[in-house]
Amino acid sequence: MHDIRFIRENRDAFVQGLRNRGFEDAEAVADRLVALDEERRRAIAAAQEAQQRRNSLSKEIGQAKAKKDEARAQALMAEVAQLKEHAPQLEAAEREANAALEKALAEIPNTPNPEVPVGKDEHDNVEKSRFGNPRNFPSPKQHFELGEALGQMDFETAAKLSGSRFVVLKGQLARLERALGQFMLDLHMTEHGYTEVAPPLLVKDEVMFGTTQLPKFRDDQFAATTGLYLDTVRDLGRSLVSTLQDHQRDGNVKVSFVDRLEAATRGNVEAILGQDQRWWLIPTAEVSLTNLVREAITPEEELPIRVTALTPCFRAEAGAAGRDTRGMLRQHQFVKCELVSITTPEQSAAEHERMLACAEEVLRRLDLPYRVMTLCTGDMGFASAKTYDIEVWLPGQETYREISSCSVCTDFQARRMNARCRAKDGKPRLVHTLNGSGVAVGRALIAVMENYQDKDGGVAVPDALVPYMGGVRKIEGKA
RNA sequence: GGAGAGGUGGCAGAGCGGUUGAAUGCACCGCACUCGAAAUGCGGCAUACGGGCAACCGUAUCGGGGGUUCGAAUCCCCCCCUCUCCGCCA
Repeated sequence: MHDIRFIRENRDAFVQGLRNRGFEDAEAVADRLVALDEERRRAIAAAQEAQQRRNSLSKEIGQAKAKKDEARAQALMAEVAQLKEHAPQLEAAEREANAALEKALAEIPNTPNPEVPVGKDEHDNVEKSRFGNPRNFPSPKQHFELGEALGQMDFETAAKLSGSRFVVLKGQLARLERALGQFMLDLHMTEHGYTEVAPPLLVKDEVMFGTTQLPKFRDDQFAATTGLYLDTVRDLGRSLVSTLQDHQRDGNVKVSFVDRLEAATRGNVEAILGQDQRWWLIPTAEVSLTNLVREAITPEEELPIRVTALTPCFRAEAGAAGRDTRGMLRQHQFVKCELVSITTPEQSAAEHERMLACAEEVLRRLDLPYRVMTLCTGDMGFASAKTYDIEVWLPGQETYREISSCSVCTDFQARRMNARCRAKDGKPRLVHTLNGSGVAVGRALIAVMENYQDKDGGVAVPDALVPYMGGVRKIEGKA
């Protein structure tokens, strides 16, 4: 979230940032925010002025009473009573003006750092570096062809259990996925200085707001509830529909009927709503890890904080209908090793490069060819000020595909979380947050399978993973 | 889920209707003393927002929300969290 004061005082920079992001109406957006802010400050001033008068009068009443001057006390009390008539409106106006600005601000993405290449979409991303050379395979297979032939990757059974975009891994492939995850976690923990964390996978609304999954990307998220609310609403909806149909058949539909039914059931629904609980399933461990420092002031000598977690991630993939439907590339559930750093504003740029190097190291040790892209302004995520994507070579698709994304979010998430730091003798200030995949395990599995496939449909185990595979060096094909 | 106790500044801990943003101690920062350090003494030390060129002024904040009152950290109601005991469950 942006600082409205920054927008007010650096309007041109803000507008340019939004333009680079692809906002054609950047000027209008800024105008609107500034207007909302002015309205808000007007409302605050009005409410505070009234409050000030009330406070000083009350103090005088206290003094009058102490002096036993009852007449004066009564007179003052009458004056306060008058004042208080307008207080509720003033307070409501202040609340509404605040909420309106917050809401508008919450939907504005972070502005890109100056050095980020300006561009429209992924075609304008700039290659930063490259590792390895794509090997030539006479007839490269895609991972799902390999996996299904091995009898260890089962989309059909997964569909029976959970629907599309799920998979059942078995045998050596299940073990390979586990091996990849362990390998990454161990690498970051023992060699890169990250602290391993086992975080909650279910989190509250405000946590999702903090890392910007909410409110704008609600449709991409899964929620878990105790189910009471959903069941009740479903039952209520069904009974409404069926009773309405009865009445329609009898030709005596009246709107008032719906009102009466609603009134009769509302009490129940509200009672159950009160008992119901809802959490969000994390779409990435970035959510849990970054929020570790929310609503806290961290001493600056403890920064940077580096944490890593290996967790399942859950994504509704609402906007991806029809994309990457075959195979494991885009699943509702996948495992990812995540890196998160919390830094001072001065540290974040260097930390970003360091984080990228940590993620790259995973692919280097697995000897997987990849390239690093600096995302252009138009292709970056909502909270990011600068993003590097690592794209791994997939022989089966004959293309590079994203396997990691490392972003600096400057203070954009910190402001939403109220995550601050303080030097020993300094004032509190917002931290900077960074997150990166180190790396996506599901996609790493794909990459290993496709890059290490042999002509018999088997898959060699990368050297780095052999210890994690109990010494197994090859997943044997059946051909 | 049931019963009880409790949530106050960076920490510990008072206050339980009226100059209380909040005693006191610790921690922290400055100064003095010292060759230096410790100890001691003196002073300073919350955050956010609004107004002001500034000095500074104002408003809010004692887990969260609502209420009573001229006035709430203090009284009432609801919720959340922590701890202890019991129950249930991996």
